[in-house]
Amino acid sequence: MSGGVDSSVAAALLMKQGYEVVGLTMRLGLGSLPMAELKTDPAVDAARVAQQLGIEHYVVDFGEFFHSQVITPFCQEYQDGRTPNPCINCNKKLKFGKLLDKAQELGAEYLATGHYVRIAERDGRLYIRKALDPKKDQSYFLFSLDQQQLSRCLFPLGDLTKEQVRNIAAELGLVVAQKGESQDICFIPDGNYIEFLEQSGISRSGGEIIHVSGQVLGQHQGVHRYTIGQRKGLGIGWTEPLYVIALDVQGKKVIVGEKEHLKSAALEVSTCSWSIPAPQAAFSCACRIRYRHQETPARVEPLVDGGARVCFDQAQSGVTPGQAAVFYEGDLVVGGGWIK
RNA sequence: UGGGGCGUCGCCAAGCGGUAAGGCACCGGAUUUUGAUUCCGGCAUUCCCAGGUUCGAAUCCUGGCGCCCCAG
Repeated sequence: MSGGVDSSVAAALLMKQGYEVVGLTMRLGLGSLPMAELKTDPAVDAARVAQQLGIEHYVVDFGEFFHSQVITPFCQEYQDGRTPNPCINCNKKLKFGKLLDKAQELGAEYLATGHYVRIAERDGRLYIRKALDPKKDQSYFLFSLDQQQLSRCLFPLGDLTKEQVRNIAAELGLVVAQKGESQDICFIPDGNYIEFLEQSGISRSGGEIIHVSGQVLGQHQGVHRYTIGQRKGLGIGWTEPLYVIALDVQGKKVIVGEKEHLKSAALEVSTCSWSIPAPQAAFSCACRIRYRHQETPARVEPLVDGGARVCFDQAQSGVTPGQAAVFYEGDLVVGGGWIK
């Protein structure tokens, strides 16, 4: 229970369905980090909801683990000129890793969350299935869960819309019914990545902003301030909008160009996760290259190193190293990997 | 100081006597369990400066100033 509307309603729904429910909240104990500045402690809200529902409630502190497994790698990725997606790691390692272990330790059979996804079974295997409400679907964030993890998950909100969830919260009179949507990365609530990264000790060294044609257009304050596809913040007046096309960490260069330069016909991913039996041959599916990307037809060719090569039927804009490419067959997540 | 061209928002740029388009950048907002993208809104009472003509000028005239090109 995060203290938000979704997990609160998830708990309530499970009770209604006859489950014996225990509340569990992760504190990420971020110390001096911005989480401490949040006006309301999520654990406090969660506790209030648990009290309303009349269930036991536990709070666990995973601060150090979160730091080492999520925040540190996040910073390192930026340092390496990539653009990480920490939420996927957090799901894999914290929520459906350490938190799931804790749940089991407390005697729970399942761990339920407020994610908008469903679980499906096909040919004896479990799959993450898209939420009924496409606007809220969060299947992308859960592609890396394995069979073991999936077998212990419950997602009570997968068949509901956000509006329905809010209505339920209101009907039950939950204290968090009116809470706004969470947004941005939880450990950077003000959304200021640059400041966060630089305070976390990322080395900041400036360099040139270069057009794909080779022309030097300006200077930047550090490659970590940019991500592929970014338009805002370049500060360059040009005949048309310019986007970040590539980052050269070694040369400390930010390469920019027009929108058409952002297109890629193919990409490679590493360390794939599969819900289907690990494929031995190329297959067709739909691929999403970032959250909220309209999945697009692609051909996936598994590689011997555990990665895969993905060729799009139509070139895609803004393929970004560090993001996940997730493969779908209809509503089902069949696998995914990290874009190289 | 021979000839030619040009000076309009931070950048590019329309306007050619009737009372400052547009694009980029920037700022604000919307959207969003990642970063982007996208969308909406804002953004020159003023056109290098000084005079003049005119009911009225960024647009015409005069003189400065500053660039650029070709000649030498």
